[in-house]
Amino acid sequence: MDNRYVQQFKKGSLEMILLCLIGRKETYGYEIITELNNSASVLGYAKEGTIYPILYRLQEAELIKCRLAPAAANGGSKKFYSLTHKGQEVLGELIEFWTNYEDCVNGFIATYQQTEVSE
Amino acid sequence: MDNRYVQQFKKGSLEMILLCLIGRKETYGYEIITELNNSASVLGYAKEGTIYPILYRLQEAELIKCRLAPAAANGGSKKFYSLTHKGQEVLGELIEFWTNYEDCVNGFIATYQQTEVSE
DNA sequence: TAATGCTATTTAGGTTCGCTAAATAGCATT
DNA sequence: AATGCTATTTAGCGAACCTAAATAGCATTA
Repeated sequence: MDNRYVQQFKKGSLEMILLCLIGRKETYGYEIITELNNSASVLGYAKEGTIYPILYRLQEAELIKCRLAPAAANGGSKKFYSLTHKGQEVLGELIEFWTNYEDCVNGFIATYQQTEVSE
Repeated sequence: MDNRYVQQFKKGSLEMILLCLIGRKETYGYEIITELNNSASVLGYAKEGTIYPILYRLQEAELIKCRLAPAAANGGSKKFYSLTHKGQEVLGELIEFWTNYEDCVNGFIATYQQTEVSE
């Protein structure tokens, strides 16, 4: 699978995934990256330059809020993010939209595959 | 739902949808646009400036091929597109990837929603 | 024959997203 | 002091989709 496709498919949904991870539990950029990389076989490896700008964007949009934690035992200081009330609402809408979107795309796929079978 | 999200979600999958439509039956740009607009409630309205460039891109990549039809009874001439052999192969891979991608995204959503319930 | 409306394609320019790549910095271990 | 791990920041790029408008053929109708 050409990596270009993977990149494009992510657009929009990667932001939703970050909101899901932050909504599940308070977390920070580096942890998000390592968690995402558990799904690297599908999503590819998440890089800093991808994730941190999304976090800034989400904070700018007031969907997440930030709490600075002092430097840990081993490593630098972390920025813990959690969902704002607005973030919870938007995430709910995003998930609803995603579900409809998924159904719509699968509809087009099903139509194509029915064609193949009938040939 | 903010229209920005719709736009982003489409990236990648819109190309796959066009391949599905072309794979189902030989078709042309204008017809694709009108068919897509049956799903406008989810995808938004497809515009010329979106669809035609995708068709050129797909042809450039040799995933679809083109047959020029003379001007119809009412209207201008059409360019009928069909899948190449390579296009069929790539579409198959795209559908397989989409399925995995979908599962992956739904996994993140499920994790978030389980969190909500347990609270 | 001029005007309108529908079909059909083309293209210029813009925005946003995710990616590449590298830099910065704190702490622990050796 | 050097290395390795954790953790964040940022500059610049390419690709995808969108906005908006232009172009053109044919049919109908006034």
